Amino acid sequence: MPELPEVETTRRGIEQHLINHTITKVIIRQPKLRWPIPSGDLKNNLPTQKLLRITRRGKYLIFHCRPGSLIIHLGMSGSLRIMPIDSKPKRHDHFELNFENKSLLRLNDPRRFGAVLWESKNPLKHRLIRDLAPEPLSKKFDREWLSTKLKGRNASIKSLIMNNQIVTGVGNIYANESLFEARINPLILGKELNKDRCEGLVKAIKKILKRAIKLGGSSLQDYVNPQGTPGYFQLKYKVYNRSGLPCQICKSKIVKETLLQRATYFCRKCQV
DNA sequence: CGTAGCGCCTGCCGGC
DNA sequence: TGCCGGCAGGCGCTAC
Repeated sequence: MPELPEVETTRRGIEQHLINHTITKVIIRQPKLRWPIPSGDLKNNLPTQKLLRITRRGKYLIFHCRPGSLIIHLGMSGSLRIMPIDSKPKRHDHFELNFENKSLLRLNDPRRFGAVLWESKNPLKHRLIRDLAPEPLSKKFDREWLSTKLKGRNASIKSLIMNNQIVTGVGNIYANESLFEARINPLILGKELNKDRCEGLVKAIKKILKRAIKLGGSSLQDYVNPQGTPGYFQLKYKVYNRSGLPCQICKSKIVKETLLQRATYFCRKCQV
């Protein structure tokens, strides 16, 4: 479910409560996520360790400790919350870390497409992380990078910006929104974008992601509320989930098409 | 190599 | 009301 802005908001929401606190216990209630939770690694390494920092790479959260790093991906429906140590687990609470300061970090993930991993060496060298595109908000993600990656590509531009070796952190919602922002038809082929349009798309992606992160900042308190689900903040979408509604630029109807089994929303007039 | 399609799961919503 | 199909914000893996 969560895309980069939601993951970053989660990171910011939990870090101040956990950094420099000591893990006392690892609890695994349901090890069957996308991959089995490496119970032995976690239980042998994490208790008594201080959590040094929490970083993000793409949609992965990395919890750095001295013996290694815990890596969490939220998949389609995962969320992390801070709760008091005595709060009762609910349905789909699969994994948690307890801390010496009487708080706990709990992973809830109804669909179980998420992942909890362990990496004893450099977490950025983990096989699921090492080949990711540069961070979309960094200088390395620029027109040059995108135009090189799109060269000769016969897939639709939408599927290409959802490929995390080309752009990381952008899922279906922000792919739709970024393409609208850049006025690019999601169905055109990667190789059809010239350098100018690559630059426009890079700028649109950065703008959309930044705006969503900023918006998420106002809902940070949700991540330490013991009740309910995190209620991911919603950007006011311009095309996503708006089929049949008027385009905010030209008033013609937003259309929905299915592209590689993913809902794709766009304006036929404005996006060419 | 690049591309398309599958499948892992649960929950919810609309139609009958 | 209940059942069923379809859909949902991800993504690695496989087949071609």
